[in-house]
Amino acid sequence: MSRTPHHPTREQIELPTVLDCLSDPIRLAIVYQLAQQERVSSELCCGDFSALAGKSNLAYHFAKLRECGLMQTRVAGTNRFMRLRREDMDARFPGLLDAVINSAARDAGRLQLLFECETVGGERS
Amino acid sequence: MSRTPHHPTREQIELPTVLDCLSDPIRLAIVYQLAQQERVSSELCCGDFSALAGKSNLAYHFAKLRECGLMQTRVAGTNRFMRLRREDMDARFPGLLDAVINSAARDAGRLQLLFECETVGGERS
DNA sequence: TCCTATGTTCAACGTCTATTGAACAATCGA
DNA sequence: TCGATTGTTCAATAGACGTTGAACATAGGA
Repeated sequence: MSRTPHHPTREQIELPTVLDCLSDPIRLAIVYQLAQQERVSSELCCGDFSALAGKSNLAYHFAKLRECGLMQTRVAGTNRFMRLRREDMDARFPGLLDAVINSAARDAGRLQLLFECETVGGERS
Repeated sequence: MSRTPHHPTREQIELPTVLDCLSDPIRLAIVYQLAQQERVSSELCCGDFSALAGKSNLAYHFAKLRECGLMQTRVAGTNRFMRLRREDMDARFPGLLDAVINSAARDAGRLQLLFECETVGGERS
């Protein structure tokens, strides 16, 4: 659990892989929440997404999101904080991430993107 | 082969389904070519994509693209002409289609989007 | 009318994907 | 040091996906 997981370089990021990653409802919700945190210059760790799926299932989706280049993981103690690779995404696919996130926000009702209750308190240690 | 295939209404179009459709390289190439034709106010029929895959495989991908709401099929004789549902896409997911197409154009080298030779001649009957 | 061209539908197949629970590794606090 | 917490890895499963070829349906031309 100590080594920093593998991330692709900016140039290795592929469009079909990214779109495939975003096409899963759970991963879309993760990306959406990370985008919200990004606006507050904050980070989220794995446990913050426990409302979306089980632990091992989440780890699976996190790995997918890392491998496709959408997000980055920073190890800190037993926690792993994650954030979007915003600059890399905007450089490779200008406007794509914002279009997806805005579209998701408009459809927040049908997509299960919401677990606001867990992030407003700011119970980060 | 006569009945017009099913298309979802604008409101029935779902973001994850659209992203999933765009994540397949063959479907991405189809959408890219349709976007190029759109600029010339022209249409393409199934056979124009024969460089991408076999007939039945293409029919499978066309069905996916129709069912997710990305494109529309118009039956004319033995041909079926298709075009992007641009207005519906822009209404539901503003900027998304353009971001994807522009990103695909930038990566035209790694994605196999190109079969220019078949469309420049304008051998439409 | 018959033959051809255009696409779709069907069945079959191998592969990939998402999900689950159990086991494991690493860190923090008492 | 010991137990609790956090998150990953592994094996197994069920289902979905992409691909293929054969069969089918429809329309156009000789």
